[in-house]
Amino acid sequence: MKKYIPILKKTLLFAGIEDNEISSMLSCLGARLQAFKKGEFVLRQGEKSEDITVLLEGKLHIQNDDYWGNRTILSQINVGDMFGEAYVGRESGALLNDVVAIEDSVIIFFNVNRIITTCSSACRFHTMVVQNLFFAISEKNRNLVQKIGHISKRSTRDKLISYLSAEAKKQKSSSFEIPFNRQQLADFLSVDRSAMSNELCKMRDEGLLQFKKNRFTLL
Amino acid sequence: MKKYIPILKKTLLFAGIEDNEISSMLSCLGARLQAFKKGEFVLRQGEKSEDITVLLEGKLHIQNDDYWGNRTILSQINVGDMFGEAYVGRESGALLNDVVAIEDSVIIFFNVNRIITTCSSACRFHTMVVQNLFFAISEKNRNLVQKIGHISKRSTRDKLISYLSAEAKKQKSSSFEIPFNRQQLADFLSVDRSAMSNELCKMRDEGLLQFKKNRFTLL
DNA sequence: AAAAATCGGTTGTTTTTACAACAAAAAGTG
DNA sequence: CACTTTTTGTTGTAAAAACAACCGATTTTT
Repeated sequence: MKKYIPILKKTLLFAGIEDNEISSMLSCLGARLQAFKKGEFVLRQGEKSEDITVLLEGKLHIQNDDYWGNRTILSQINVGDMFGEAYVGRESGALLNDVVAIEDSVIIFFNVNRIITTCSSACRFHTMVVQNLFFAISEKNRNLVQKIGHISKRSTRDKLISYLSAEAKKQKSSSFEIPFNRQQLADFLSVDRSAMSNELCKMRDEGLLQFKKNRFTLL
Repeated sequence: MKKYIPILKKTLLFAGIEDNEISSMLSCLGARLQAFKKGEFVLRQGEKSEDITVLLEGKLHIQNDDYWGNRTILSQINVGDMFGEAYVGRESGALLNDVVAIEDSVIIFFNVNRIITTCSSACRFHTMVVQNLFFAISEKNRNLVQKIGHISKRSTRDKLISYLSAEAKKQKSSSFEIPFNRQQLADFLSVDRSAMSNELCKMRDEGLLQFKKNRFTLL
């Protein structure tokens, strides 16, 4: 388990916690390692989970099959990413999605209750982990709400306006760089790339904004 | 403050906690009441917040103005709803949205750190509040991800398929009732109602599903 | 440096959606 | 029960998006 401490240290869950502290907390938190072969299911739709996990090696997909069997990939989990926080809950019914290893993977599992029930003894940093967990989820939540705000706009133009406005606010400047290329932005806003590109250029021609590569300036 | 205990008792935050326990916890959690007149800002875009809050009276809107001044209402907060969990964070920049009272309102504020740092003394139920908070956010998160899965589908038909499939899974039956009427469903999926209605009927005529009012059956 | 791959923009066509307006059915009200 | 309001389905039209195909520029690979 020791060899994974550098990875854990970089995760949101263990941010600000020293190597030796992490090491001693792993048992306190009841951590368990598990390896999965490529193609194996980590979690299956219909199961229940009480674990928060961090991916230590490999790559996972969170995917969903609809009633008629069409598959959608909801997100990709990379090394260092935390996942499962959204799946636990007091009486959260069963999982609605599958989690599948798309490469040989190693995952560390933490029981939720062990995390949020701070042990009375030792574990000076346990409270910090609770905070980290909380803030991580809080941030995810914030990003999700923000994203819904963008993609629930009816037209491509309004989606762009919503996204770019938010980015300007976040970066506190009307000129800013976005972390996406065109295709990624289109995927993020769930629109067609060429249509989006087209709309961006129209907006530029109308004098709403300027852009060069991924630097945008709102006017 | 006493008169609000029945409301607090029904919130997700204090679920399963007795009246007298809540009462004693309020001071432990550093609760503060504040009244807002209709039209007043509860939180302003650009500010920071360290509070988790519950609305005790009135009604709030979480709204957002874009760079060119167009306003969007992201959500409505009703009595008993918790909000603000998504706005706190270790270094979460400033708020990106405004929170405005659209009726005379009363809000109770809890400092996040007071909640998640369980006090060493007394407060037997403090841990339960931490769990409640955690599970509440977790569930919100889950619902948000699910919703994004639906509305990120390109066509109205695919949005419907995604939503109805998820509902069937959740209710573990291919026949189920949805908690929306047509207009609400259209708003939820952010599509036009009449277009959606049209699409639903096409799907019915193609033998994909049946429906009567808000009971749907997938075939 | 040449070749290959990626990226961003453009255009024309087809499909889909939004919108508006109306009719029918259902639910609520006096 | 008659009347009003709300909800749902239907249709035609105008607008917008998806799609496909292509080109030039830039970046990466060999």
